[in-house]
Amino acid sequence: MAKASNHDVYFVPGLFRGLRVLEILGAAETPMSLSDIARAMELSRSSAFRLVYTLRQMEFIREAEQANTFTLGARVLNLGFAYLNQQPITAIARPILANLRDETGVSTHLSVLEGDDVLYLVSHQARSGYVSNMRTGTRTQAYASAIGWCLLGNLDEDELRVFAAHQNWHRFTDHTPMDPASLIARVTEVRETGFVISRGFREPGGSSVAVPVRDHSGGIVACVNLSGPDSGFDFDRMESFYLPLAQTAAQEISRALGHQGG
Amino acid sequence: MAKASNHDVYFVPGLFRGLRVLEILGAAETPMSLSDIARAMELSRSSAFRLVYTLRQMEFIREAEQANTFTLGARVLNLGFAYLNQQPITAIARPILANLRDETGVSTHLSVLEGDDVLYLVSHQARSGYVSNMRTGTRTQAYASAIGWCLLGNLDEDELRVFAAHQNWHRFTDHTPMDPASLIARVTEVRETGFVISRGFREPGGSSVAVPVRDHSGGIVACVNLSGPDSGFDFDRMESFYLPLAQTAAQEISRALGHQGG
DNA sequence: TGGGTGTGTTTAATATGCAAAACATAGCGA
DNA sequence: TCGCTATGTTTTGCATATTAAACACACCCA
Repeated sequence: MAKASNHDVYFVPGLFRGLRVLEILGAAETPMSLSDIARAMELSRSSAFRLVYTLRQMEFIREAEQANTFTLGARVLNLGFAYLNQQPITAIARPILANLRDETGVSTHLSVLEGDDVLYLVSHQARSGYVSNMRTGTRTQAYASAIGWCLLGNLDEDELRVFAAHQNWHRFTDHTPMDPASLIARVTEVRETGFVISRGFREPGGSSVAVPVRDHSGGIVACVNLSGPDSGFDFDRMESFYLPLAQTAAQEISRALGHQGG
Repeated sequence: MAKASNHDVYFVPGLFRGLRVLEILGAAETPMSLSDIARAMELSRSSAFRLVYTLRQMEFIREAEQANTFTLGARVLNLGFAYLNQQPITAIARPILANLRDETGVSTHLSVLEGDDVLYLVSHQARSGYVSNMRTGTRTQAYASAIGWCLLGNLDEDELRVFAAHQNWHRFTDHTPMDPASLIARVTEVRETGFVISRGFREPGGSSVAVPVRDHSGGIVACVNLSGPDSGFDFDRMESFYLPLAQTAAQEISRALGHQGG
């Protein structure tokens, strides 16, 4: 992340640093002390003290069991849920995906493209067996998954080239594209077929079916997907059973967003 | 909410107000303009301008479709879900149940459904008298106790039928259900009332009050219960004293898990 | 016992964030 | 067309937030 310029006349450093405290606490695996926070932010203890003092008073952070250490407080959740609830697509998709989960027995998700990432907005876990690690609020690199390719289908040729040009390629599986050309090829392919069935594209042993959701303008605004371990899917029925159900759900959401036809 | 004192030496006003901007935008139903925000916060436009400027630069808020209006940005989601992922239910529940134990004088427990069993995660023994045999890590068959019926309320109709179909029925007390139909009846009843008060259901002479805990998805993820020997409870006050306290504790835990409302 | 290091907290000089007021622009109705 | 009002933006003197440094306390090891 680009460091905020101190010369920026309109910048409020107290706010900037306070939010960074929250993010650092969010990324931390264990509660942090005041000094931990100061070190992590390369800030004087006295300044960190004031930030922590303010955040604690607002209940955005709270003391952990161990004295003088802090974790995020429940109040940050309200912000997250407020965001989710403001995305009208989540309200529309939630019951449809719950139903899709019950029909198929595997986990269902709705995701959107947010910057370079796939952001999961709605997530219904399979009732039994495998529990996916893609919870609501999770982010994953768009270039590396079938869901990402599906969502990237919304970019036009130029945008896609720009996107592809600045990725940090990392091989997750043998299917991970490792250069712009192969990513573009994948996206193009998905755009034409209108769905992806993946088997271990993002994680070995994990499979998924992904279908785009379109709004009134016809653009791809989200992606419905089924996911689970290979063992949770019946591969012979991928196209005959899982795919049509996912398509029906995606169409239902699309229609609710004003998508015509289809 | 108490207004932050301006005389408070350690307070960082910029942070306080910036977070309030986020909360106001979170509570708003439509995007807000700079002036809207300034009005809502009773703040000068110039100050609101600087806050909005900073938040936008950090991508905690973003411009809505309509120019010069703002909504929450996706980055707030990271905070909310970082909180959820790092708050194990046990850490949240422990102090709350310790307090509940002190208020009621009887043993308090938090349990989850694990396979076909009730698994006790947190356990606070009554300070005096009877000591329950339900320690942390203990398992009991879910079908046979009030706590189990409470937790089974999370299963849907089909799942519950499947569950009920493969139990090895064993009569612990006269109250133990001995066939699928009576188990399903019990679970349905508890789901509707929202609590169970049991007297010797699992063990003769042992009583309990059980209340479900729900997470952000609304599902039942755990169960708070009070338990003790009949001699430890004042039966006339089960509904008037013990139950409300247990419900308050369960609500507190639920809220910390992101359960909205209620 | 005593020095060393770490912690959270307080202070006070100064660097800086703040808001009133001025500015620029846009929209609207008469 | 002209005023009137509301908007986002910029400026600037003043009030105040900030941080280096000092403080108090706890802990550890020699």
